[in-house]
Amino acid sequence: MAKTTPAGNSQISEPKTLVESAYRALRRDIIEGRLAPGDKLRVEHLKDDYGVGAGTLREALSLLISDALVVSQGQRGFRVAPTSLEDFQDITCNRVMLECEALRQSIAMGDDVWESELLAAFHRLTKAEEKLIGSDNREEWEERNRVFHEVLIAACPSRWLKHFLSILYQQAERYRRLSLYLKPIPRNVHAEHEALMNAAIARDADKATTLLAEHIQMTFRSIEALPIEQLN
Amino acid sequence: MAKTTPAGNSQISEPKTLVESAYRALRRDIIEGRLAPGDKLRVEHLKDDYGVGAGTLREALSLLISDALVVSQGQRGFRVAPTSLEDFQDITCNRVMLECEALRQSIAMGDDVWESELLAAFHRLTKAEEKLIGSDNREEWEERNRVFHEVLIAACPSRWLKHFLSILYQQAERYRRLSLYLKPIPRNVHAEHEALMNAAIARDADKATTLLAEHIQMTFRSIEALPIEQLN
DNA sequence: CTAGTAAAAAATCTCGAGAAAAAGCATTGA
DNA sequence: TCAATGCTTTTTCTCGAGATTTTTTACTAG
Repeated sequence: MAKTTPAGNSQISEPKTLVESAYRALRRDIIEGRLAPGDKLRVEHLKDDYGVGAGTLREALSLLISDALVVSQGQRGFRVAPTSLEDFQDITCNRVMLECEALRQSIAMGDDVWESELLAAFHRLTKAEEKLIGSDNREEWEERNRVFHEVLIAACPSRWLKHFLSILYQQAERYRRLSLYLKPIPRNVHAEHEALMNAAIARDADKATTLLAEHIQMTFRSIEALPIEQLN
Repeated sequence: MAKTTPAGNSQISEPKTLVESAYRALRRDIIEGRLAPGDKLRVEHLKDDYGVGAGTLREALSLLISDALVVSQGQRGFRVAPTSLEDFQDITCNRVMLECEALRQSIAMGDDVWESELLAAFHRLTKAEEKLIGSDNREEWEERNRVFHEVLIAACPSRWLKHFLSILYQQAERYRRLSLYLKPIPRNVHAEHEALMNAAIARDADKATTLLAEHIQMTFRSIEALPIEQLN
C-alpha cells in the first residue's frame, strides 16, 4: 500500500507520469498555502499554470481527494479543502492517539538497525537545524523532520496505522505552514526531538509516548494562540 | 469531509455525474469480489462494461485509490488492490482500536436522540435479519449492518476517526465477502449486536468496547479458519 | 427598490483519437 | 536449451473539442 497510495509516499522517486507531476505540484501548493483553503480550483485556468491537459489535471485533483486536500461537490467542480481550528484540533487529537500507539509498537519491535536509522535521522535533522539558523531554507528541515518522525515509528508493523498517520501528518503540516506566515522561528524543537529519541532507544515506551504527545500538542497550542485572522 | 470524501459516504443520494456512477459500480464490483484481488483493470476493456469514456473511467479509478481498493504503479495501469491474511489482520487490529475509541467517545457524548437512533437502527437490522432467513437478499442486511455500526459511533465528535473507520469497514467488508463464497450463514450476530447496543445505552463503556472488540475479531477468526484457497 | 424570470457567459463534465510506453512474440546466436 | 535482441501488438497516457450544467448578468413586474 505504501507504494501505491498517494499519501504517505516517502519515495523521492521521480514522477513517471504527467498526472503525478501535476499531483505533486498541486499538493505542494496546497500544503504551502499558495492555494488557499476554500479556493475554487478551476480546471480551465489551472491546466495552463501546470502545463497539462484538462483531463490530466482532473485526474490529479481526484488523487488529491485521497489526501483530503481537495474536495469535490457533485457537479460544481473542485475546491481546496477548507480549514478550521476545530479540524486542526481533531487532527492533533487523533495524531497523538495513533502516533503514540505506533511508537509503542515500534519500540517493542524495533531492532538495532532501527536504532541506528533513528540516530541517523536525528543527526541529519540536527545538521539541517544548524544550517537553518541563517538562511530561510526551511524545505530541507521540513523534509528531515518528516523523515525523523517517520523513522521513529518505522518499526511499527502496521501498514494501515502508518498510512493513516502519513495523511494526518500531511494535514498537520498544512496547518503549520498556513500559520507560519507570521511565526518565523519554532520553539526548542531540538531538545524535544532529542529527548524523544533517547527515550525510544532506551525502550521506555511510557516516557516516549508522553513526550511525543506533548510534542504534537505543542504545535497545536502554538497555532491555537495565534491572532486568528481566520484560517479560512 | 464526510460529504466530499468518497469513502465513508453514508449518503444514499443519486450519483450526479458519470464519474461517480462508474466509481460506485466499480467499488461495488471490487467489494463483492466480481473483480478479483490483483486483477488488472484495463481501461480500454472496462470502459465498455461500464458504458463510459476512457478518461471518465480513469478518473473513477483514481477515486478508488482513496479507498485503497485500487492501486496504480507508475506507468503500468491500475489493478484491484491485492489481499492477504496479514492485511486483514492488520485491518482488524486497527479497527478494534479505533472503533473502540470511537465508541467510548460516542457513549460519553451521545444524547437521547442518539439512543433512539441506535434503537431504530437495531430494529431495522433485526427486521432485515428476519427477512433474510429464507431469501438470499443479503444486500439489505449488509447495508443495515453497516448503518448500525455507523450509528453506534455517530455521537463521536471526531470526523477523522469516523473517516478512517469508514475506510477500514469497507476493507473488512471486502474480505468478508470474498470469504463468503463458501460460508453462507453468519453466526449469532444478532445476540452480539443486541448485547452491544444494550451496553452502549447503559453507558457501560468498558463492557461495550469489550463486546465490540470481540465482535470485530470474531469476523477475522471465522475467515482465518477458512480452508484457504488463497485470497490472492 | 426588491423579487422573480430569462437569456448569456463561464465552468464542468464527457468523449474519442493520437502519442508514448510496456508487454508479448518471434527470430537469432551461443 | 537458453539468453538476448529487435519487432509487433497491446495498453496506457495525454490532449483538445463538444455537450450539460451551473453561475452570472440583465431585464421586467410588482
